[in-house]
This record gives sequence, C-alpha cells and structure tokens, in this order.
Amino acid sequence: MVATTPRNTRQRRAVAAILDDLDGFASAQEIHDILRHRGESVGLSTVYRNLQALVDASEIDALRNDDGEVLYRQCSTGHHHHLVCRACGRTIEVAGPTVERWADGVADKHGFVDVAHTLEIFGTCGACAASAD
Amino acid sequence: MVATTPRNTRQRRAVAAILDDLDGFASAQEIHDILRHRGESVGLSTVYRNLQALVDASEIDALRNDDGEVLYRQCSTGHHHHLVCRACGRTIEVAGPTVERWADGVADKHGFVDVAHTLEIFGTCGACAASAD
DNA sequence: GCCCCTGATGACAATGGTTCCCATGGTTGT
DNA sequence: ACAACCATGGGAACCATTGTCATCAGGGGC
Ligand SMILES: [Zn+2]
Ligand SMILES: [Zn+2]
Ligand SMILES: [Zn+2]
Ligand SMILES: [Zn+2]
Repeated sequence: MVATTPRNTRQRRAVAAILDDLDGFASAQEIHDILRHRGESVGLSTVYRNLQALVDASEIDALRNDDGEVLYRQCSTGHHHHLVCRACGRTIEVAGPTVERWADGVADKHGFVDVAHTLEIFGTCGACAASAD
Repeated sequence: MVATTPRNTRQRRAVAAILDDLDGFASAQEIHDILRHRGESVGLSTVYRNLQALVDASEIDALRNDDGEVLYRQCSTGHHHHLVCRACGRTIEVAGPTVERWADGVADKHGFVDVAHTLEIFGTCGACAASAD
C-alpha cells in the first residue's frame, strides 16, 4: 500500500492545464472537447481516469448536476461548498461554518457515524440571466 | 392547461403502496424488485413513470446517492432535508431554517437568480454500524 | 352493465455517461 | 540505451434511465 507517484505524461499535463484555465465546473466530456479543439487530443478514457485520480488526491472537486453528470473544478483547498451557475458553470466557493456544525450535530444526535454531507447551491448567474432575455 | 387526473390503475396503486410501506429511500429498481416478490409485478418502465409522476406532483421526494442512482421516498410535506443511512436507506427528515436563509442570502449577494439548493447528510445508522462489526 | 375513447402499460430498443479491457506506447530508474 | 511497468486509447461493456408503440383497461356516458 505504498503511494506510487503518477507518471508525468502529456495527457496528464493537458488535463491539469485545462482545469487550471477553467473558471467554473465542467464535465469530463466538455474537458475532452476542449482538449480536442486545442489540438492536444486526449482519449476520453484517459480524461476520465485522470480526473478520477485528481479527485482521489483531493486536488479537484467533483459534484453532480441535476442531470446526473459529474462536473469537475480546481478549487481552493479545505472544506467548502459551491454556488454554481446552471448555464455556464461559473462558480463561487462558499464556506458555511454554521452549516457544518449543524449537519454534524444532527447526525450525531441520531447516532449516525461515518457522516458526510453534500450542499450545493444552483442558480443562474447575472450574466447568463441578462443574456437570456 | 387543465390538470388531468391520473387513472387509478393497479400498477399506480401498487407503487404508491410500496412507498407507503417503506420507511427509507429506495431506488426504482429496488421498488420494482419488491413488487415482483410481492407477486404484484409491474413493468419497470411503469415504475419509473409513476415515480416520476409522483415527484412532479410533489408527493414524494427524490435524491441521488453517491453512485448517481435516484432514490425515492414518501416524505412529509414542506421543504426539508434528509439524514440518510447509506446501508439501509433509513431516513430522518431534518429542517434547517438557518441553512435556508443562508443559502438564499449567499445566492442573492452574488446576483444569482432562479436559485435552488441540495443538502443531504449521509452516514451509517446505529443499527447498521452495530451489525457491521 | 356495456361501449368506446383515451390514457396507461410493458416488453424491448435505444440512450448516454461512465467504466472496463487489453494490446500498444511512453516514462522513469538504472 | 535498456528494461520494466504504468499509462494510454479505442472500442466494447455496463447500467440506470428513457423512448417506442402495439396492446390493454379505467371510467364517463349511455
Ligand atoms: Zn452563468
Ligand atoms: Zn460542508
Ligand atoms: Zn441503516
Ligand atoms: Zn433547504
């Protein structure tokens, strides 16, 4: 169970570069398309693998939209939640210390262990709302 | 745009009965299996359709687990969230007025409109934790 | 109760995101 | 440069969910 260092491949660098450039959340397929259009084509399987590896290493965040697609984003470190635009993916990280304590307290009160929570706020950002008139 | 009353079919009654009996969240496929074992077999498509109709009518709640499956449950009315056991589905409804205000405030402050939020707490209930020793 | 219209059903196909498989290629330590 | 051996990618497989459409049955009108 020794932690193996992942290899520094062109594909791994390309995926990381996209995540670095992108501002908001994006799906694996969107990232795959962006790579294709940049001429740095990477196999879809490889995109998925590298994204999963980054999630496992806690280097990026993942969440599911209403359609069940998984979206990825390079976030700041530490526990936080997101305010996400459904149209363009623009994201604002939010911290809610009160919510954290409340969630843990609720679970504890009812004898639940190994507790985690999901909390995301979805909406339409000002720019997308303006362009939708 | 007149609201049409759904027909009172055996299948619709059977699905509703299961939801009435079940305590926690369950997937469409689980409900389909339960119906089969009860001898009240209902087509899988029909299970999905009726569940979707009940969700649209706000008569049941739906949420996604970590695996991306949609789970359904007959809940009390009004806006609330859930503390759900990952192993057995046992569910406790929780209300967090503070969280509601906080989420709306965050979205408003950043100019987001058409806002909704998801908040679920997942864990292992006492019973399941005890039987896993 | 009987008919008829129309919505509901169900077996199967199709969809779509994601994962699996495995032969090939590229990376890294020596 | 060499030789492991991990990573890649193209396609198949997976699996929850949705679509299709011929057939069925609820229930309003009689
Ligand atoms: Zn936007
Ligand atoms: Zn949190
Ligand atoms: Zn449990
Ligand atoms: Zn809420």
